[in-house]
Amino acid sequence: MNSEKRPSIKDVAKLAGVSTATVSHVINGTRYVSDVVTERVNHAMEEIGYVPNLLARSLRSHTTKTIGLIIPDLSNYYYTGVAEGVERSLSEKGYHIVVSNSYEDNETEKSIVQLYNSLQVCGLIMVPTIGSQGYLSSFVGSNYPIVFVDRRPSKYEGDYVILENTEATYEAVNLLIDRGHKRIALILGNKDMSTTCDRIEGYRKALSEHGMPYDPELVVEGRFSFDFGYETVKDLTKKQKIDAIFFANDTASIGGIKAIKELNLRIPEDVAIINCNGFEWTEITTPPITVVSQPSRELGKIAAELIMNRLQEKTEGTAGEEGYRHLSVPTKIIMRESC
Amino acid sequence: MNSEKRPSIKDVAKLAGVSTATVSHVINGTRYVSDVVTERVNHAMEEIGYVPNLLARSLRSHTTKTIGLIIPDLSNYYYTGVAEGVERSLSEKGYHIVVSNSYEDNETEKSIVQLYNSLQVCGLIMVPTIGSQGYLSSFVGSNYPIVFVDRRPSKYEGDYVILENTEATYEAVNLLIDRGHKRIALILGNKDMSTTCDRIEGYRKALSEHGMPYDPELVVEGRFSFDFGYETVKDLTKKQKIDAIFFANDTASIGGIKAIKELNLRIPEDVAIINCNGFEWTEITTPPITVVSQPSRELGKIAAELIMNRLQEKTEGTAGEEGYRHLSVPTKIIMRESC
DNA sequence: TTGTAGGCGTTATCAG
DNA sequence: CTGATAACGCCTACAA
Repeated sequence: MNSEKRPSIKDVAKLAGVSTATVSHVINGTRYVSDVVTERVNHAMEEIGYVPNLLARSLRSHTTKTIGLIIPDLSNYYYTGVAEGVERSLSEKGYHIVVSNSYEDNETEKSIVQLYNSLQVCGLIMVPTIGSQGYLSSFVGSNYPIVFVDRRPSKYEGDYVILENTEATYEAVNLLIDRGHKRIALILGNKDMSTTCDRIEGYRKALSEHGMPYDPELVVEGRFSFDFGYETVKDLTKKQKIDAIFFANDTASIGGIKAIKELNLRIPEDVAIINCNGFEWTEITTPPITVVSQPSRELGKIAAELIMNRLQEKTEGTAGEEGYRHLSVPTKIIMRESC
Repeated sequence: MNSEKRPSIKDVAKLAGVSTATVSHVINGTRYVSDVVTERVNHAMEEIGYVPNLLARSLRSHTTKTIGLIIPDLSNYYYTGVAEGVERSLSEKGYHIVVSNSYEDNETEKSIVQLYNSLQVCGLIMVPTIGSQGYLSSFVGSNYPIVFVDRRPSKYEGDYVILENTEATYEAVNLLIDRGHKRIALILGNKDMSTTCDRIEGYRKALSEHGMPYDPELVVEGRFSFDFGYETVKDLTKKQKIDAIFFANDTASIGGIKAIKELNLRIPEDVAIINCNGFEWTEITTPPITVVSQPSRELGKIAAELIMNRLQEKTEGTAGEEGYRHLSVPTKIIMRESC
């Protein structure tokens, strides 16, 4: 039941027989302190187990070294990959992160941003949810930098780093066409996500370059869920008209493959398959699945680096205002036997 | 370039023509304020876009409503499940979490705890790494409650919530024995993790109850990695003596299954398989894999609830000191065709 | 080479 | 019913 207060800088000062200013300067190395005194102070800190109070420090110094991170789904391996990339590179730079889950809900996202404002974060990295990010203009203004990851924001101009989804889909569909597939289905996420739009764009481009017609019935927008994948495949095949599927999400793809197996369709003879996200399990299915590998950790890392740059520009007063930075990370197709 | 300071409670007070005390009370509903004044204050806050500064609040009120969370591997779906469970139930209660990755390293873990101390967290939830947690006695003492998840701590007494790994393994091995398997291998994590010990215990119990000998060569301790699973299976089968495998980790199991396929062994005829963790992909392999489902989110949720209880006991002064709480969550075997 | 003291934005303790 | 004002723990001029 030791409920004595945690020691403060005052306690250290008293014990070492110096002023609080000196202690502070010893801690931060911010002005010369004689070796004897330094020694005494360090000793005192050690003895009473002093840890600086970052709240007080931040209050005084107006910087928290904290970055807020908003992820739409913490159950999704892809997004937690982003989170890991962010955590890894920010913690190297001495920053820490506060994470919240927006559950793909725009209102929740908004209130998280308010919370982060209260917490005085000095930067925000987020995967924007469907709906507008316009509120950021008034909520955040230019108080701190914002970087969007994985998806472009809506109704808000800002830095972002995304995957080359258009190109990835274009290549994947080209590949399928080259192998003779004619009726290629796309099983996608929500229609208002930038990633979905980009993929459709890549798809159309590949089709038109081969003089193939665009059939909207083959392009199904929905959710990133097992059930959605399952139902959609059952549905599409009932109409007997597909010979290949491109899955934008791996959870949906698992559902879809389950349906394919239940229907006793052979992969790739009856339906070829290409997946997004190359998690290890895609190697051990029968057959192993061809995959567009999406470097989610890399995405997070780059977002973190971008925000660190913005932070630096701000402190150094370096202009940097040559407009917003829009980065895109290439993906890679890993050929296996499902197509 | 609006770099004007964020408005403070003083600005609100001035605009509303009241004292800062009144504003504070309006915000927190902590004493009666007349309707007219309340109205004026709310208006003023709205007008200048006031958001309370949680740093200052915490500094003054000695509570941050922040819980620190330490996860050993943010790339692991199982652990991020724990994180999600924690986040979900804590955010409901108005708490926020700071997350860090210990990378399974005891030293890193230690420095994260120091950081959390500085951040004045009011609780700590962690998956302990291999090595001692003894340092917590001096680093944290009884400053704030600690709850361990998934693994028991080492050299430190405290609350924890873990899975019933002994029972789970016991049941799984029993199942394999009942189906006639004689040489059952265990592919495990690090030998010093409590989860590993528990699993071995369950294994031995099942064997001895069936009068079967314990062969240490069948029990391989190592890492949670694809390569480890792959190598271990190659190794074990080279000696031609196993007819079933229990995998403690799904990444290792993917590697192991890859090896099995390369060796042209049939599942379950040549080797039966049981996996820990029932992620969706286990449904679509050929054959689908029997699995010990591990409710990681549930684990996180319970840890969060436990720490909330401890926090409440502390403020209410309720004793609660009836010793440490050790909870364990049951797992469930999901039968499929790999055994 | 070191100390004094004011203030960061709140909340809490007194008064009125 | 409301206002002054002192703290919370730290940093940083300014002084010495």
